[in-house]
Amino acid sequence: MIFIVQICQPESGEASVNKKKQQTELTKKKIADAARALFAQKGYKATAIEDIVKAVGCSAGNIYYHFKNKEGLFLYLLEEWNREWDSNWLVKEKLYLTTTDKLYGMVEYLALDQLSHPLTRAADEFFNNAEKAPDVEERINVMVKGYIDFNRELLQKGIDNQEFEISNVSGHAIILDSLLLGLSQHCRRMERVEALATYRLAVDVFLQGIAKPIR
Amino acid sequence: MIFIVQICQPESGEASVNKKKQQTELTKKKIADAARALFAQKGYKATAIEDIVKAVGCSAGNIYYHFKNKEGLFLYLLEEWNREWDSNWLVKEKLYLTTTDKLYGMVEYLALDQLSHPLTRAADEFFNNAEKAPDVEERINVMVKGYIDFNRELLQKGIDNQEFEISNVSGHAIILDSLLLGLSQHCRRMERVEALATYRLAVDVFLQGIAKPIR
DNA sequence: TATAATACTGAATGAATGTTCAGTATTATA
DNA sequence: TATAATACTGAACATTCATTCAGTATTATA
Repeated sequence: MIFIVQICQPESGEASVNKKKQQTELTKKKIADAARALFAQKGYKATAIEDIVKAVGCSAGNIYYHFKNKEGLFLYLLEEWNREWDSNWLVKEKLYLTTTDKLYGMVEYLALDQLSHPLTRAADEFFNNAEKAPDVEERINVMVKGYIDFNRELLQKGIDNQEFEISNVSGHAIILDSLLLGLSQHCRRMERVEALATYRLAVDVFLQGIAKPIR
Repeated sequence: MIFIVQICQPESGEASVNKKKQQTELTKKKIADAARALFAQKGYKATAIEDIVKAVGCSAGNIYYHFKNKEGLFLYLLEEWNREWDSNWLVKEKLYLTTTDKLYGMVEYLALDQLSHPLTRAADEFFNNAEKAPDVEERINVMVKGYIDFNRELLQKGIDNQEFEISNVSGHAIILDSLLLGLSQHCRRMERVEALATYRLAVDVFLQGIAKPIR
């Protein structure tokens, strides 16, 4: 029996010191890319490992060799996505002077990113699914905490800047996240323009809701 | 072979003109009650028809005789729940004079109802699931529209009362629903007291966010 | 009383699908 | 070159579960 592995050869001129590491990275990336597209298109549950297998052109076992299981693969994608989002935001953030502007900038980015990345839909499906192993629950908790912390820091900057005045920063961080979370679900049924407008209106309300009492 | 059907006999003194209708109502109620409890406890997908069968003590076929399918059963529960919520709210609403107070009253009711009725969790799981038949999608759309309409009417009353001042009522209705939707997911991880406080804070923000500019 | 309509039964169906594992190929190491 | 470690294969496994349907019992109708 003949096995054809290693479809993509690494640069032949270079010494093959870490051919395996390269191959692993490449395969993981191929699996991740195909899986991301499929999860985004069909949702979490509706995407079978078999679908990914077909798209990648590798075996089912190979996926399990590189990722712990289906949940692990999805979690990997989410965490990778968050890392990218953070790093992109770090660049974008500098474009805005006030925290107020940052908030508008953030939701604009969020609105457009979320519409182009229907992965959020799969993520919501995944998050709201009842049956989850404890370690999965934990990784989700870490992610949620990350979102809240992000909001808290943003709000704190605004307070330090004296742009708005709130005592319960943590509470407001949760409220902001709730707003964005709910918005992401509603805006799924909208066109880009309408979604963007709704996000902006939400920030209008939120900002006036935490504005300093007297101007 | 012996079949034991009709475990609960109707009142024997009465004429059995509509014995069948009574039996049907009774059975539907028994199935609905068991299913509601199970969906709330285990979630939508994790609740198997077999579970409901065991809880009710009837056959699987009987469930399909009274409800179109699993989705139909769940949808029935949701719609029934909404009807009850509406009718309860109609009574509660009268306790509050201003729309502002109504809003606080509503979220209080919402917060407590949602915590005692973990059916919301199953509902979120169901709503966010990708694979849905067109007719199911339609019934969900109707429900969502109902929530938005409810908010719009509430806000409109506040405007008529001159409690707040907004031009884009529909937009704000969506934002209010988004807020409550996101809140319901976050508050699931909280104790009653904390959840209630968060809901109240959210209303604080929302109300100030739509308050008239000059006081 | 005979016939039709309704209210059930529950075993069988059938399809989907995450995961494993014994075995094979390739690359690194000594 | 021999041995170990790594990177795969893919068929088989194991389980879950919604749904159907031929048949039975009960009640309504004529």
